[in-house]
Amino acid sequence: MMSFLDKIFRCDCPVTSAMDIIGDRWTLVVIKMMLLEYKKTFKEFSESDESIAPSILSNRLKMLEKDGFIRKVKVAHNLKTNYYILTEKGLSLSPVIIELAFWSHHNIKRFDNPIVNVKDKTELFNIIIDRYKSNTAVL
Amino acid sequence: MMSFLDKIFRCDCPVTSAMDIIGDRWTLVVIKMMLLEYKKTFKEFSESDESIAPSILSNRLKMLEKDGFIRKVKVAHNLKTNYYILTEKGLSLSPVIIELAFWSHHNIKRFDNPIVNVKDKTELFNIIIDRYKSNTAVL
DNA sequence: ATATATTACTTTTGATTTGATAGTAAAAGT
DNA sequence: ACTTTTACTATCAAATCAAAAGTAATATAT
Repeated sequence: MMSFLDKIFRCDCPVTSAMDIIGDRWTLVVIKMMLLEYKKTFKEFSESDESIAPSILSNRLKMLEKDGFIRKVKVAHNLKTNYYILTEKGLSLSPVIIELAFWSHHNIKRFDNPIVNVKDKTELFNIIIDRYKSNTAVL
Repeated sequence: MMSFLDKIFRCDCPVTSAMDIIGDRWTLVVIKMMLLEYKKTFKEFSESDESIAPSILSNRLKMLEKDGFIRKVKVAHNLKTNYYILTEKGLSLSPVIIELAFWSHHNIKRFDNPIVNVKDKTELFNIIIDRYKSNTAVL
């Protein structure tokens, strides 16, 4: 399994290299589940509307961990459940996800989420990240 | 060939639906070539650093046209060359691409482009779109 | 006018990725 | 002790991707 530290990029272009990392059908979707829907466990990801197959989910979680976007943690008195949480690097993708959400809201389908009404985007990023952090503070 | 008007989305989520449209290794890369590098012809796309295969390029251009992101035009006195230009809908993706560029600049590889120094992003989007339009005004 | 080069593709074929289904193993609940 | 839950792994068919070669129309050079 490769992390993007040793990934061979198609070329030197930063945008293209970004697509080498997140340019597939699932990577940003899983990060979105975490960032905006506060999903944390394999089960929660599995049961989401997207119906991600367990083999794909397992693979993406491993990749995301290798690339440093997420961390896998356990809580005391529960040896079974793994909790996946976004790292600062994972959170750094929130502007991209939010721009995608805005774009989709205006071009594909309405987003029933108060975030589309916030005017100042920089402030919005902070709100979303703060919410995420308070939601995962216990972990 | 399907356009996204009749595409079946995985679920109702706007972000996921956006990934159903642009979540692959090439779609945003081709749009980036147009928006930031002013590439316009099949030949120019083919000769770019990314080394896109002609079959993939052909397929993506068709999809992008079907989905209304680009238009294919010819100029007078040249029956051979096709020029592909971004529509308003295609240009509406520029905030997403620019956020990707910023993210990559800070997390993967430096972006040798003055855009990374512009402070106000809304203003930046306008600058990029204006530049693109003046560059394609003749078409 | 003819030959060569250019542009824009399509076709073919093989490799890789995706995704549905089934199965396994350890921990937790009853 | 038995059942359920959680977190996966394994298998395999289908879809997609990608490299290479081939084709066709237009444009340019001689």
